[in-house]
Amino acid sequence: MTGLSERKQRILRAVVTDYIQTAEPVGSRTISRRHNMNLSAATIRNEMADLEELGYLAQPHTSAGRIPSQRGYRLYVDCLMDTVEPSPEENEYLKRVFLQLEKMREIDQLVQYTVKVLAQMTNYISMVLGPQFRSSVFRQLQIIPLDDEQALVVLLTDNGYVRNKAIELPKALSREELARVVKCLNEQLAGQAIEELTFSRLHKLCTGLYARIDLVDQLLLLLDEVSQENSARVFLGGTANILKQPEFRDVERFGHLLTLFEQDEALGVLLEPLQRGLSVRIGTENHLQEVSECSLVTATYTMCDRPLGTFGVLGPTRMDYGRVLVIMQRIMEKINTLALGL
Amino acid sequence: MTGLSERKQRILRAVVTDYIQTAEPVGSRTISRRHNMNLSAATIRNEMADLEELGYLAQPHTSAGRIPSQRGYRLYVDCLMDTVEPSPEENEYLKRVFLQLEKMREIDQLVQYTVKVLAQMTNYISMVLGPQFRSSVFRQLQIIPLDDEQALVVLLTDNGYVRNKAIELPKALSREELARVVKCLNEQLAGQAIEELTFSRLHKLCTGLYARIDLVDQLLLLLDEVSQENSARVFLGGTANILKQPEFRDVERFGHLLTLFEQDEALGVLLEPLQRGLSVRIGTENHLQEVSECSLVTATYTMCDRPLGTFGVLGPTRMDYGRVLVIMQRIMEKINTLALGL
DNA sequence: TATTAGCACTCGTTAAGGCAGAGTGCTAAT
DNA sequence: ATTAGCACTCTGCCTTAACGAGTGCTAATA
Repeated sequence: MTGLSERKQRILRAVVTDYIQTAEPVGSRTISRRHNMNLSAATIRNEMADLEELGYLAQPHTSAGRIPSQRGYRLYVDCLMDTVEPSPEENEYLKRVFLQLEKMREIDQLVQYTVKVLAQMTNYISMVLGPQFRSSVFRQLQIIPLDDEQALVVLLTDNGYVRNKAIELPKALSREELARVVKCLNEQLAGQAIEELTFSRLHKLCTGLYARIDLVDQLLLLLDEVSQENSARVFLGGTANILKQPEFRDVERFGHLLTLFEQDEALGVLLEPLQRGLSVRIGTENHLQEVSECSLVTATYTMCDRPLGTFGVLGPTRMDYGRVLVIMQRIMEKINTLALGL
Repeated sequence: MTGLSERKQRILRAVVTDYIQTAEPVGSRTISRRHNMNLSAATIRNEMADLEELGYLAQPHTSAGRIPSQRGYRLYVDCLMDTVEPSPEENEYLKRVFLQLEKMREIDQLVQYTVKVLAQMTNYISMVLGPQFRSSVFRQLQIIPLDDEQALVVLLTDNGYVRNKAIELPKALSREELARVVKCLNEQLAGQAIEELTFSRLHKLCTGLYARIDLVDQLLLLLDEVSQENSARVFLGGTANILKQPEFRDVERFGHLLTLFEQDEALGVLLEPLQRGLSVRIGTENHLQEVSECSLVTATYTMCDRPLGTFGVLGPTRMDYGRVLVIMQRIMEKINTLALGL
């Protein structure tokens, strides 16, 4: 499976867990003492030299201890890591969180609460990608007249996302006509994927409405605009947490991260899930310069088994993977059982 | 006016402008060279010693130059500062910004764009307090049925803010009844200040609706909830900018700021305007530990002459007040002339 | 043959000392 | 009232030295 002897695996695991805890390069002596493996420091030294040659460990400089390489972390996450349980306090906290979550009626509320909880529990940076308009299905559209000239369009999708937009009303438009247009649009569009509502496609659907072409065109343009929108709605929490990590004492590196955090599109790409459920991306696996020294654990959340979005926890590659994974697992499972009001 | 001799004023101004530019304590020699005031370093030294005694300057340590004290900045901002014009490039940029602003149809869009622009132009942190629900006036309420059990309430205020909320519908409720309730509420509440919509007060207003008390109660609770809400909607931009400032090279201090930025309520209080128009709060004038080394320039923005919210620029006390003030002035004036769609 | 003790060597960290530069306050001269 | 001159102070930076942690290699051991 791993191609490594049992002993090498045990040593690699020891290095990784120690380094995760201390953030200091770990030496052979430390391992032979702390983890009672009945081997002398010298033996461990030899094994560590091998592990370095194999690319699982690295040495910041001669005569320092070893730190895990990206490849080392990867092996650790995939094969070596013990699955952990949340601590009693964490379980207590989770219980309270679940109670709160059950009370939530709206997706935005839920997402924002989750961001906060994740940041607090993990002590890393949490990020949530909210439900995206693009990947949802048209449900209903309503127009609320404000005065003779303007109206508010309310657009609802099946995943509980609501979008408001102001439009101008054509001068001579009776309430009845307006209602007729809305009704027709609702009938035509029900169940359509938002993503596919391009202007030209919409136009074909609405042949029956040429009488009110002025209004319809505005609405269709709005829908088109919305369907094109790829502004990822990303929420962040706990950005200050990462300053506690020694690897981010360096102002430079942190600055790059902060700049990244203001670019919603980039964050959207970063969080784009590869698969359903949990996944761990380590260092350069994220394909983003700014987080090449970070790891990102993501989890997808669903509603009624339809994928809605992703949440993620971002920390240094020296992140406590076991703890983060189990916490996210629990929260994801809980959220997936919820059926929100909308 | 200031109680200082003309010469002292000139010297104080020189110290402040120099320090703003260089972030280094400025010495007597520098001043007598750079600002040609035909005085020897020794004379200036004497004056500076006086200014220190008067509390306008401070010395980080013996044998260092002087830096302005909070009181020094205050005098500078109030009396000594030259009013500056935006540079040609800034004017160019502003022109483009104004064009963008004129296209905006929704307040949220406008607010978010302004945050970005302010951060970019000033190179400090920008923060905008969006229109607050509390301080607006009820305009209209609509209910959009989703299915037999649920509906979406859309609440509109006069300042263009829209709020959606899901509610549960009582089982046996015809469309006509629903429409009647909505109509009645709209009539009763039109023009009421949101802030004053307490539950008990609402109840008295709606005596005509006891027939559908179940539904009405839900709506009233919603309104009540909304009116209580003081979650300031704060938008931030340019947080990474401040890392460029030498006074925030210290990770500790920056961490405190970041933590503050995650507390929306605190930010809301911070931005709470003292008066219409521009104002400058220096250091501890902000009454917030975390920003006791920062200055905050705020400007209120209005629509149709009604105050909507505040925007602010936060930087070190060593901020370029003149430049920030003129930029905010221009942007504020522009926004105040806009009449958004809604 | 695998393991281990011993040892020389490397490198980063820390503390101490010394020097240069900037700036001050004071005094005496203008 | 202003200024030149001078002694003094403090910081920042550089150098040096000592220390400690850790390694790789070699030779001894089970």
